Amino acid sequence: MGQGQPDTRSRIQGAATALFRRNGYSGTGLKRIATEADAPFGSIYHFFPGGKQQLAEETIRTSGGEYGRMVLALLESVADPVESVTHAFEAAAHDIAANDYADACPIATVALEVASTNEVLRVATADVFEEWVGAGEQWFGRWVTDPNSARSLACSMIMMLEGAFVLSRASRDPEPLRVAGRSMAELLRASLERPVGD
Amino acid sequence: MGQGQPDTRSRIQGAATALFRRNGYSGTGLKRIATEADAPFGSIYHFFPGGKQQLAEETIRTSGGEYGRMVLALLESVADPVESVTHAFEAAAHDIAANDYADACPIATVALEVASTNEVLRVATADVFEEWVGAGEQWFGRWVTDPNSARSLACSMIMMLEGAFVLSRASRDPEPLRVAGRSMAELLRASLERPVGD
DNA sequence: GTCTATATATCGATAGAC
DNA sequence: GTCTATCGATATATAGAC
Repeated sequence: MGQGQPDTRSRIQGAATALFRRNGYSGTGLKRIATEADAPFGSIYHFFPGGKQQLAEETIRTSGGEYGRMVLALLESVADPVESVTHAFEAAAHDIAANDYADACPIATVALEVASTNEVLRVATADVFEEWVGAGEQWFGRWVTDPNSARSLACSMIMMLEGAFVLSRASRDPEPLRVAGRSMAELLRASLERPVGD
Repeated sequence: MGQGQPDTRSRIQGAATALFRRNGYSGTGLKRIATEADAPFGSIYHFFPGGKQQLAEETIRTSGGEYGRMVLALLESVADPVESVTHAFEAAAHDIAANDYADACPIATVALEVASTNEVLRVATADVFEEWVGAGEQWFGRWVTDPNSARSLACSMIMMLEGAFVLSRASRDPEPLRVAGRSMAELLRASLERPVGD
């Protein structure tokens, strides 16, 4: 099954991922997902008997995992850590302008929507964020010996990225992502110059 | 009219602000707003003939302005800038835990929801963010002489705050806000020690 | 200005023919 | 496993009595 059109279940997942990412959870209807996936409406409940919530939980965990691996691969593509961080934010700035400020973080919009209203989906988003922070902590740990500093840098990088996505999408301007990249590079530089926290 | 219960229009605005903040734009129905405001449904269209969009635009601009002034007042309540930033994020960490991770940024959820779907509301959120960055730029400008640095610090502080809100709400943990505060304090310290960018 | 009733559309979800 | 018809609930929005 490696070559042809993806199967129905995959197309539904893909359409749901794209729509939740751009329009959020409440803003995305199952009918629209079926249409974009070119699948009959009933197939959604055939493959996802838990309905909208099950579909959303799967897309959060799947697309969250993929996005985390993509960012990590981007970071690992440059040897010097400070240059790597700068390059990653620069790539994000370029990408968000190229996709017309539509496709940024795959789960942030849903995360804010469901934080106070849907415990199952809230936990799914929290798990993804924790996965990202853990991966970033390991990556920074290659250069920053203090474990607390490595985790703080990872957490800050993800927060800076999420905040920059909010401002960039709202203003239709890649500049916030560039500012975020310079700030993160400076934070990392400071950590490298001062190995143990003062 | 300074003493008694707020008038109907104000109650509708207040209920809309709280609901949009917690549950987002698509997740909030006008019926629910009328109920929480203890106002008849028809009054919404009496005071906001433009319907849901007009009501949302007013709440974005009004609550966005108030929130910005609140944060600025918080920053100005402490003389030393580094201590002030630390104190502000610490206050945010305390507040978000106290309100059960429901009330964070009044416009971020809506901003992400409407960025690709509603141009009127997108512009409203962009205007508010720009207002915040401008105010922060002026505040940082009291200690950081380079204008570019002052604006970068302001933009970074808002991005860090927004990103920390996403992670704190999702994980129901105030720690991301504390990490954000320490990182921002460090960024500011670096700017103060090195007055002109390298 | 206040409030109710209703119109029209769409929501998530289900049933059942094929 | 595919697809359509439809359910009941809810959405935004409007009309009109009071």
